[in-house]
Amino acid sequence: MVTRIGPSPTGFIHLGNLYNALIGERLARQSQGVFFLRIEDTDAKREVPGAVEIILDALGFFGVVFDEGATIQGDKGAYGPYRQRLRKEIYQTVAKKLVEQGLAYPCFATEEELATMRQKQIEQKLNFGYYGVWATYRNTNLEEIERRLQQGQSYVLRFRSQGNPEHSVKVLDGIRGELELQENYQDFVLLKSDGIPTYHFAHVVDDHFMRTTHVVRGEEWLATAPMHVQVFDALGWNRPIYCHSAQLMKMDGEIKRKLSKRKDPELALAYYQQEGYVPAAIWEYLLTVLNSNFEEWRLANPKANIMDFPFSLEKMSTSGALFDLLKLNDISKEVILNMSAQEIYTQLLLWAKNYDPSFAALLESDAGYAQRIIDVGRQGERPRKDLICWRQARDFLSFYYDETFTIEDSLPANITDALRKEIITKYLATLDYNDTQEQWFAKVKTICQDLGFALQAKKYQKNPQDYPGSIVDLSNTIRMALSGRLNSPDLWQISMILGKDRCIRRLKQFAENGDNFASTPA
RNA sequence: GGCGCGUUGGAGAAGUGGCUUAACUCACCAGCCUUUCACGCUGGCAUUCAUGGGUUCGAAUCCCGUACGCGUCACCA
Repeated sequence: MVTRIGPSPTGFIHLGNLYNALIGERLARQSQGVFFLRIEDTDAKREVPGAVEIILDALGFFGVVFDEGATIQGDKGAYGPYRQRLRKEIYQTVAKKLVEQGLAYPCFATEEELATMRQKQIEQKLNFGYYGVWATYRNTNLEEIERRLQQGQSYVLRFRSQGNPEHSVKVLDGIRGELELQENYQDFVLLKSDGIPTYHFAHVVDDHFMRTTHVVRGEEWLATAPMHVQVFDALGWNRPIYCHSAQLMKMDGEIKRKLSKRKDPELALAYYQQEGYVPAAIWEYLLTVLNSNFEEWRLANPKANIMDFPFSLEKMSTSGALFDLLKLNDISKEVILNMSAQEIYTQLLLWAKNYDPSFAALLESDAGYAQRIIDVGRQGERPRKDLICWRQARDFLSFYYDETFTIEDSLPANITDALRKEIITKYLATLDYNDTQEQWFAKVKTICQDLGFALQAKKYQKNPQDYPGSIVDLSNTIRMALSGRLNSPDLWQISMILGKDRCIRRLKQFAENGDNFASTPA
């Protein structure tokens, strides 16, 4: 199979592009075929400088590899050029052939004329468009055409459709099966007045000459597919197999709608780069949406490479799926759990260098320490799954560094200032860094009893008036001192990692200042 | 308005005529585990497959109508 993606250089590339890229990529790889990148830059108005770099950068970040196509250094592959504007002559040659066959003709209608026509059609409740009696230039004779050309009148080249709206055309779709669509009867534009083709024409010409076998695109193209097959047929070319994918949707208040470039900036691929999502997690999530049997496969093959999953068009859904960030997060946790501390460190550092240089500096100042804090609680039978993406990881790990350590939460009301000081004083008195975790916790329990705290949280919950607090309050006081929060990984483990001096400093500091602790200790 | 695609729980979905008293995953809820939070475990969460008819001994699965959602109807892709 030969597949491709054809993004437009608008400076914006989003999840939907990646979604279709993934389909094309899998299809090509699994069949030992070819997957290429074509830049669809036929609309100069929407083009943004540097947009091709943005596309390449984002796709590269997600590990999408092309066999052929546009690259920063220029085109790669024997079927180029892979940028449509560079293919102008090719389109014009084909267009000329269509004109010779009487299947295309110049149209001199101005924008105003077309607007007026549309207005009339609305008033008369007719179908919109350029067809039938409305196709005013369809039968212009040669002399007239020549006269207008000589006057330098601007024109577009239109397809002379032989279609009938009463008829239907069968289109083979790799995802949806055989579709019966209304035949195209519109004389749509092939070449715009600047001689550049519209998508409709460029798609047909390019995918023919670039020997594309499967055209993977969003379902918004379903409605225009009859136009495309008409041109393929007119030219006597083989039609590709269309694969119209269901679109990723989003809830916008009460309504469900497709992802939109303008309204959903958070769905730009750049968003995932900024948040620091692991590319593999995005692929994995997309695959769960694309092929619902993927999750089952993943469960059966937890360590297998994603590329070994047998992707199939038949398993694809035909209705649009809502994008679910919660599920992505869940998958991300799992993916990061399966990475080594070394790998996490490398990717986290790379992210931080781009998005948080000061954090990057901290990570780099002691790579061994960084990897140890990353690995806290990740061993054993029930490893922690704390990390979702690098931005969140940065916040999660911040307390391990004095430079970013802050008191974020507050102690419950039953732990008064006096109690806090007493707890920490007693704790400091017994603290011994040579203890094992068991010895350490036994001491904590002793303090608990000394202070009359409940050893079991439940007892305290049932009869709060009988105790000043429970062991939970006691541990959390220490936890607050060390991590600045009420929630953290195992206390003794973080104590070991933070080291004796730093812990004692933070404990004293917290005993003294409590929640008012504002900045880092010296 | 025309044309087209779609409609199984809060989300993604499995299921294509009897094995379905509708898998599985996420979310949510309850409980267990537990020094916190996570993790993990157990259980709960659609008597019903948008809706009305029809075909059939039997339908989420086949047919027709209706409703709703989405897409499209540019010299944008």
